[in-house]
Amino acid sequence: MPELPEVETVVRELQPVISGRTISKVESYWHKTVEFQATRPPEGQRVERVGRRGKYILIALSGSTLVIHLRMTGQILTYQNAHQRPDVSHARAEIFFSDGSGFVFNDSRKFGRLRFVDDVEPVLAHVGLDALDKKFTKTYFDKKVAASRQNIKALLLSQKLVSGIGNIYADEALFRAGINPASEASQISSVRRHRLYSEIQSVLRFAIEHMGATISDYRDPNGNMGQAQHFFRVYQQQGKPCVNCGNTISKVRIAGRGTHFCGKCQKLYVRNNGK
DNA sequence: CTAATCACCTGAAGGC
DNA sequence: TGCCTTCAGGTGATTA
Repeated sequence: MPELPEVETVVRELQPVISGRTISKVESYWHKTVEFQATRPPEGQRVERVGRRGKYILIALSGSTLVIHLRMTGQILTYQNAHQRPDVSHARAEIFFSDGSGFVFNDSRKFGRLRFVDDVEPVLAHVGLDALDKKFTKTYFDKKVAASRQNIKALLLSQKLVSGIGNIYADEALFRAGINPASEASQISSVRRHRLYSEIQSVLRFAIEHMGATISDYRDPNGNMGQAQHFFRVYQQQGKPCVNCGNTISKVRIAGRGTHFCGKCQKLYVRNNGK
């Protein structure tokens, strides 16, 4: 489910609600969901702040860090007291605070993880710069894209060059930049590389303003849906006319993922073009 | 190094 | 109604 805009929405709503609270108990309802890898037990630790890198939620505690990844269907649902605890069918874990509040981790597919660690660096070692990080510059992106022989869609999804972009926003950014997702990264013109750099950021910012996108499972910590899905131009728009040229939007499989694009206004960059 | 495939899981949707 | 297949906002391991 969640890509950068959805995770950012979760972080923004979680930060003011859980900061300053003290963990009194951690429950795991599925044996793989919670991993205790920190030296000190979480009980008695205070939430200092809530942050994010790519799709990883980082909850800094007084003596360790709780790293949460929602994967496909994970939801963090907060409540103020036991009476308001949400009634969900796939609760996999729960954090209880000493004042009676807490949050349920609901996750039908069981892919999501809550990990308590001493140091976040090993966890994030293979995660590239966040797409909205100031250090993610045009020069950096330009160099990396120009040097890669991967197809651009796979490169954006890898999380190594830049983190936070998933299947939806990869397709949307490539459409807005006019680049066919099957294009080889190094063959893309410098003008369109620059366009892709700015479209990545604007499509992510736009989605954050609309509280992320809900396709089926995504909910924010208050249980609300996102609204960004109403503005998709290619994602799940196969068979419909392109908003630019009227050509029918296609769906194919690239990098193992369903990929949506307009064959007419997204240019394909490949070696030996033509023959 | 890359690319493809599977693995992890459940539920929804479509074909018959 | 029900059975079977395919697909899904992700990523990590394994295999060519």
